[in-house]
Amino acid sequence: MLTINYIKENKAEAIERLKIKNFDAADLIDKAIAKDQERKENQHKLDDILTELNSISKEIGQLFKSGNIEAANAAKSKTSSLKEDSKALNQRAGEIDDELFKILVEIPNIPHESVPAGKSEDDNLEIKAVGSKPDLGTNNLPHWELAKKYDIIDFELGNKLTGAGFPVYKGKGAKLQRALINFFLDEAEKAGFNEVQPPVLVNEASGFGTGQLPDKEGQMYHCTEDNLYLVPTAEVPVTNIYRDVIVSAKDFPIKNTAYTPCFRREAGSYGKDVRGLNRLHQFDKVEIVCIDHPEKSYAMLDEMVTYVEGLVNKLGFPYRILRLCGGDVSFTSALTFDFEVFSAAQEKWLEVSSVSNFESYQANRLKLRYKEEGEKKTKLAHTLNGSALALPRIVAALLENNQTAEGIKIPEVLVKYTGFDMIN
RNA sequence: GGAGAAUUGGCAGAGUGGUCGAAUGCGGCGGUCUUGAAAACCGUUGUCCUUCACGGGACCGGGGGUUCGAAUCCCUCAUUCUCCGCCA
Repeated sequence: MLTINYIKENKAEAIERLKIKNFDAADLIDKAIAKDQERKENQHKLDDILTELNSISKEIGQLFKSGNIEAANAAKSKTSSLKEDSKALNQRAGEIDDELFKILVEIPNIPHESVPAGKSEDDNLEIKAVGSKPDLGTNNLPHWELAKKYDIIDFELGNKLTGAGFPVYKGKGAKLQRALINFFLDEAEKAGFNEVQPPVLVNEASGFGTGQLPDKEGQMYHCTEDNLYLVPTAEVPVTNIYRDVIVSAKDFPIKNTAYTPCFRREAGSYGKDVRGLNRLHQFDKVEIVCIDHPEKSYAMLDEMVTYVEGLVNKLGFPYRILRLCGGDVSFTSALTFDFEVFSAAQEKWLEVSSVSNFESYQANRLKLRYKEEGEKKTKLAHTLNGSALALPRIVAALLENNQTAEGIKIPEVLVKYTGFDMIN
């Protein structure tokens, strides 16, 4: 969420720039500023009463010590109304904090100045397109049929074991998953990312820290017995490592990577979008998560985009990079680049990565701060993350684009991980 | 799952109802001394809210309570350790 100080100091600018996200913030911003004013006034009153209470208490202590019981008891009687007032003001302070928080979390992140205007994904700006769409001839098959033909991914079996959206990878299909995960992790390590293996269940505080809670509660699987959530992305546990942490500026950049399975309820999805591997409830992903100095975060974003581009290139897919428009960039992001690969049999662009700079929006909620060498004041750090990469759509494109009469060709870079160069 | 003990500043560790935001040691930072370093000595060393400032307020695992007053007493939750049980 945005900080109240930013909102107060940049009210007009905030309202103006949020229009790019097709969001009218004027009303919420006024409410937030008024609420903050109320907070201050309440706090002042409370502090005054506490000051008085504290000094009376000290007095009473002195009086008891010097044996002046009568005077002490007289002083006691003065405190009861003060106590009542402080209790009421204290309770009100809690309420006001909650109310202010509720307002602030409804205001999206300010988009970066390079975010183009637009209503929907149709208005995203293609900034780069590389490679040509393969010509598969007439007998090509979509990936779900290839998966069946070579018996490498079993959707029906997943239906039996769990339900729709939980496929079973078999034989060379399973090995391909493992190969991709290892390939992505090895590449990330080479690029200077530190590998972590976080839990895939997180508590409420973590869901809160990265903003999945409370608004996106319905998108996560919830274990009610223990009140834990299955992670929708490694972003959640890996970013929360730094919740309530003050890092030293000299430790920037902080670059982590993690493989986790990801779990998404995808409530409301339907139809051809979810066919085959296009959208699953459980899927594998390697994520990169960075924390950097505010002045360096956009250079880091470029570095991450370049890194992801390298991955897609090595796998040999035709791809394009989109700069998301105001209507498509997420609530919490300031600037996002999407990577799409062309899946030739479906004749569809599939999103395989989304790389974003959240600036201090997540950090504010996480209380993730940094301290400049020799300085006393803490400031909010910037957080960034990106998929590098999500497996299912990579597999979909790989199967479709690399199909031949003899079988499916494994990209060169993966062969040492799979141990075979053809699925047949 | 059962029984017991614990949780204090970057770390170690005092403090069991009243100038305790917290002794002391280590570590960190600054200084004196030194050609330089070490040692020694001196100073400094948490976070947040508020104020132009002086100052005021909150925080001793989280939350709640008792009291004029809580790190200290009570309740509750979490975590850690020890013993027993179960177990990949």
